[in-house]
Amino acid sequence: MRLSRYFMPTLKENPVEAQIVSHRLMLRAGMIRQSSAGIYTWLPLGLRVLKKIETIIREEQDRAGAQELLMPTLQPADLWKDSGRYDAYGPEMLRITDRHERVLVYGPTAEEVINDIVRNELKSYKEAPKILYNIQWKFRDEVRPRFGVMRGREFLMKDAYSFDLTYEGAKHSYNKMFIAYLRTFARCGVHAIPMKASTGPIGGDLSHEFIVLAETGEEQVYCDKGYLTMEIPDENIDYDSDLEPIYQKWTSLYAATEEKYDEAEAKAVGDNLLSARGIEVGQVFYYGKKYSTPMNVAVAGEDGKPVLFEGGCYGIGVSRVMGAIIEASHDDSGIIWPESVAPFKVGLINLTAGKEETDKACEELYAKLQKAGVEVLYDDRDERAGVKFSTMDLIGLPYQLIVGSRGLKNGVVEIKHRKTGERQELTPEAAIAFLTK
RNA sequence: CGGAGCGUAGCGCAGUCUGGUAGCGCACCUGAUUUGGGAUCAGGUGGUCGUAGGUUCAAAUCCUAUCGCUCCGACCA
Repeated sequence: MRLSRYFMPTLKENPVEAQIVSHRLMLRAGMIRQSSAGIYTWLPLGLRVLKKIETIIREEQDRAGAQELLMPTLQPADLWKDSGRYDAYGPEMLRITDRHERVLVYGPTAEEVINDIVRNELKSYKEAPKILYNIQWKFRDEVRPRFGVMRGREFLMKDAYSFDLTYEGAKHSYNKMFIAYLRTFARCGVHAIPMKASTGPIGGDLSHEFIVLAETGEEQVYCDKGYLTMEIPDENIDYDSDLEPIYQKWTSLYAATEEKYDEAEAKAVGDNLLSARGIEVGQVFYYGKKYSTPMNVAVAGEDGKPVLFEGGCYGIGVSRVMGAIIEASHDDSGIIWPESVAPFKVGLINLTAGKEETDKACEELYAKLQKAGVEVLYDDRDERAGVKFSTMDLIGLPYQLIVGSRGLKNGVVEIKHRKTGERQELTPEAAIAFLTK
C-alpha cells in the first residue's frame, strides 16, 4: 500500500477525551474514530489488525475442534424469556421494538440462540459432543463506556459454546478451550495468565479469566512469576488426548485478581509473587445445565431417554485484545506491534521522494516485497524524513526499510527494528531476503 | 443511575465573569527556499460558537430547555 493513497488520518496531538494509551494511540494512528459513546468506526489500518487477531483466534478454535458459525446480532426476546434471563439481564441489554411490535434484543452474548439451534437440530447422543463458536459484534449498553475500544458498548467478541453429555466431557471441552486460549494469546504476542474467576451473571461452577499483564491495566492482579516462563502447548497438540495434565500445570501456580486475592495464599508464594496490573481479555466458563434445563436442550441417550447437555461458554473480546496488546506493547513514540498482528510487516521509507535514484530503488523494493507476499506500507509522500519516521514509529510496524541516496551510493539500504531500535545496513537483496524469511 | 465537567475550524485551545457581530497554535491549500530524524518565509481556505427558545438596539457571552461527549463511582469481554 502506498501511503500517499492510503486512508490513514493520523493526529499529532492527543485528543482530549482519550485517557489511556491504547485509546490515544489508536486514534492518533488513524485506526479508529468514535461514532458515539462506546461505538467506533474501524478505519482501514485498525481493521487490518482486528482481522489478524480474528484470524489467529479462528485458527486456534478450529485446531481445538470448535466449528465456526455465525449467529445474528438481533435476537428474539422470546428466547431470553425461555432461559429466564430476559428480566435478569437488566438495562445493559439493548431492546428494540420492530414495526410489528415484536421485541428484539441486540445480543450481548449468544447462549440463548446457540442453545435454541442445538435443541432443534441435535437429536441423538451420537451427535455429541460439539463446540460451536462465532465471531460477531455484541452490544452491551454499558452505563459508562470508557477506555476506547477496551470497554465499548459495541464490541467484537468470539464466543464459543460447548455441548457435552457428561461432566467429564464438559471438562474436556473446557480444557480444550483453556489451551486454545493459551495459544491464541501467546500468538497475539501477549502474556495472558489464567486466573480463577467468579462466574458472575452467566452462572456456573468453574471459570477462569485470562489476564494480559500491562502496566496500564485496570485490575490489580497477583501471580507467580513462573507463569511468565511456562511453556505454551505447541501447535501439534492432540486435543483428543488427555488434556488434564496441561490444565493442572497451568492452574498449579498462584494467580488471582484483586477480587480473589488472599494474603495468606499470596505470602506462600514468597519472592516469586508478581504484583501487576492486568486486562481481562477472555473468560472460560463451565456452567453445566444452567441453560439446558430451562430451555430443555437435550438429545436421546443410549436408552432413548432425553439427556440434558452439560454446557460451557468461552469468550474472547477481540476488539479488547487489540487494546490490550497496545497497552502491553508501546513506547513514547507509539505502538510496537507484535509481528503476528501488525497491520503491515514493513514500512518502506523513501527519504527523498521525488529524487530519481531513491524513487527507483523504492519502487523496485516495493514491487519485489509485494511479489514475495510481504505486507508493505510504502511512504512515498513528499514529506520530510522526520515526518515519515515519526509516522512509522506511531503506527508501530515491526520493520522500517529506509532508502536514502547516501546509502544507495554505497549500495545499501537500512532496516530499523521498531521494537529494539536496532538498525542494520544491508544490500537491497539482503534486505528483501531478511524481510521475506 | 449518583457526583463533577465540557461542547467555539480536522486536532488542541483562548474569548464567556464585565454583551458590541470570532481568534491563536498545529493540520490543510498556494508560492518560494529547503530536503538523511517532526523545516523556514510569505500568502490563503475553513467556524451561522452543539441545538431550540427567550431577554436585548445588539448574544459565543445573560436566562430557560434540550441533545451530545468526557471524567470519578457502582457494573462488565
